[in-house]
Amino acid sequence: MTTATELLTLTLPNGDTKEVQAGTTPLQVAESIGPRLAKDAIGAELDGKVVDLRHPLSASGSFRLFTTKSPEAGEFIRHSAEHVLADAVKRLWPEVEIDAGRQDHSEKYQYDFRFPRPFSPEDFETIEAKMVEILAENATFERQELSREEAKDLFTELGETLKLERLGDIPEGETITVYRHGRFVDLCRGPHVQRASQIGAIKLLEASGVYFRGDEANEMLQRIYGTAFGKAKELDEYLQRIEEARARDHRRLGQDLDLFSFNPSAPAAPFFHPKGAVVYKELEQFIRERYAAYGYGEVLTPQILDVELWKTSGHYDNYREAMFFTEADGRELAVKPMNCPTHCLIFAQRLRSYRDLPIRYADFGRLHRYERSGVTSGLMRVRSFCQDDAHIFCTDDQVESEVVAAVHLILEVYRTFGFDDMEIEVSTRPEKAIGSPEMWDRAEGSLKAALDGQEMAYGVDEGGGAFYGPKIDFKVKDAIGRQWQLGTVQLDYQLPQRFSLRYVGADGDEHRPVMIHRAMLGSLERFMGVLIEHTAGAFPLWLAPVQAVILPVSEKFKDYGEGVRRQLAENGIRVELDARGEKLGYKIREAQLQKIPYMLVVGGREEESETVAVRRRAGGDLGALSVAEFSERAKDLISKRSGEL
RNA sequence: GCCACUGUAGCUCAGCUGGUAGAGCAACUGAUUCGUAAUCAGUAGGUCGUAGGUUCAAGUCCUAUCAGUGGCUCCA
Repeated sequence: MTTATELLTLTLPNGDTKEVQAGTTPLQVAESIGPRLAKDAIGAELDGKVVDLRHPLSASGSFRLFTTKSPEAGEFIRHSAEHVLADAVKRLWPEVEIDAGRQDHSEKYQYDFRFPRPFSPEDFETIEAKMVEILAENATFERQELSREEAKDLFTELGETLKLERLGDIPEGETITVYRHGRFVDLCRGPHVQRASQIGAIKLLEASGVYFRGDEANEMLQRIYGTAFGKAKELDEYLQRIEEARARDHRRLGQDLDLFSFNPSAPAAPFFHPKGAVVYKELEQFIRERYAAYGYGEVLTPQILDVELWKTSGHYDNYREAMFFTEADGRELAVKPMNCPTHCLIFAQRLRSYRDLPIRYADFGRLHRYERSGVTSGLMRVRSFCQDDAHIFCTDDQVESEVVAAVHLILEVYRTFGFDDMEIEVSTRPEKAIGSPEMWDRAEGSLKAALDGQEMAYGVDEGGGAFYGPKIDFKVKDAIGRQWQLGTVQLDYQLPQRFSLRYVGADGDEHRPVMIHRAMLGSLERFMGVLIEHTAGAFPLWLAPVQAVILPVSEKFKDYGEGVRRQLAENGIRVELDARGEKLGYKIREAQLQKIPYMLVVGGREEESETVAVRRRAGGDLGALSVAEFSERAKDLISKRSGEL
């Protein structure tokens, strides 16, 4: 507790310091600086932690005020719009009980309601109109600290039984605060804006049924999502960004570029068309070449295996709901959802010496997992897929160097795709874990040591590991800033034990190998989805289904075009001839929409000089190049998997 | 699996409170032989996701079911 006489020192962004009495609020600080600032202030930050304008300060530190113009204002605005949403719904339907809003207000807000029927699109309009009305009332947001008893009485009186439950979730000793604007009051830790008018533009986005506290066993509530900004212009920009993401949607591009399709005959299992298959196979080939460099042996294993194997591996007990089963000769069989057990069988197939280790098996086998119908999505979450999956069997001593090599390999692969911005996370021992704490400590130690040795920055997800071992996850950021988890390196002490794997050590005794699960792109299907959205369908040259298209200016130059086509095709370039009797502009437009890297225009001038006029997808005309020169340059770029001419 | 929404021509979509389907693009045919993002004209194309039901009458209303979308939950 601070005494009223205690002085705090606030360091302002410009370096000045300001002495204030403990218990002073940021709003009072703003007022002491100037009336204009006090009016525009929306929130504050003390030592990097966001504080509400009305929250009494109790510590010194670096201090900043946010105004309606600060980029940070959005958090305050959306959090407050959330209360306005709840207020609007309560005003329209007083019998509704409110639950709670959202933690993260970086983009959206949401509120859950107990309401006997779902909200309809018409309700949205009504609610939005009511929210606008509330904003116009321009009520001030007020913060109030209550004792637990007072809070209990308040929400009992209001008939908010869900709120009473939420109140029970707050640990003893924590300050309980409520925020009011007008007649609406909500249990909330803030922070909020000063006045409703600081919320400039609101929009409701979507509705959903959700379980109370996220537990499937609980009753279902109705959730409404929305977003809000200080200015209408910012809202428009946000909606435009959503539009941009929609234009990149891999499902749409998959259709437009004729890459893949889905069919109800096999829900959530993609059919790759010839063009999509080119990309898929190129990805596979790329990975395969890396395997050669890093000492992996590629294996091929069966698709359908006796259920006994899955009992041995533990998948039957832990993973059965996600597996497909069949039956033959009176035996129960399972379609493989993972490659690891089959690799254990190959390892165990003969007596292994420590001299054989590490052994690295890579597998592009097809996997099938039953994903619940509501969770599948395009290529991102499918039921039939393949991973760039490998399992490394090694000794305890080799773990660290194997992890280092795997990390190297992963980074090398990402660099090829231009994924430079990435996040690495180490997940440690979860509550439900097998194996001794010492073993876990050692395993986690070697993962961290491997990353430290490479001077890689990483975060730690305490308790986020799998029950059988700790792991490293790799997340990359795509062109529009979204994060995707792709690669993983996981240590596994469980499976070698279950399959009684062993090797003969230098000491002549039998030892248990360690198994490392490792994926780089993750599932090829999903990676392709990510790549399509990252590149907006404009694949790098080496992956482009059609790398160049020859466009005769008129049908008169069809024969010359065909000659060029053959010459390039002979050189291994994926090339097409567009011999249709259309005008050049039309064919260019079409090639451009198909995102073909090079358009080779051929007409009289080119035929004369045995050249092609090169137009790039990315814009810019390269002028006339001889067929041989274009061919050489393209081949070179393709083989280096680099950018474009 | 749960909540909401969607399903009409190859694609994108229109079709008001029920009165037996329409546009643009694509396809096909013909004309045009063309120089860097859409040449013109014509033709053909749909048991309105599927199955029931209500009705004199269903793309439109009801029920079931399949698939998809956005969320929730799940993702050893």
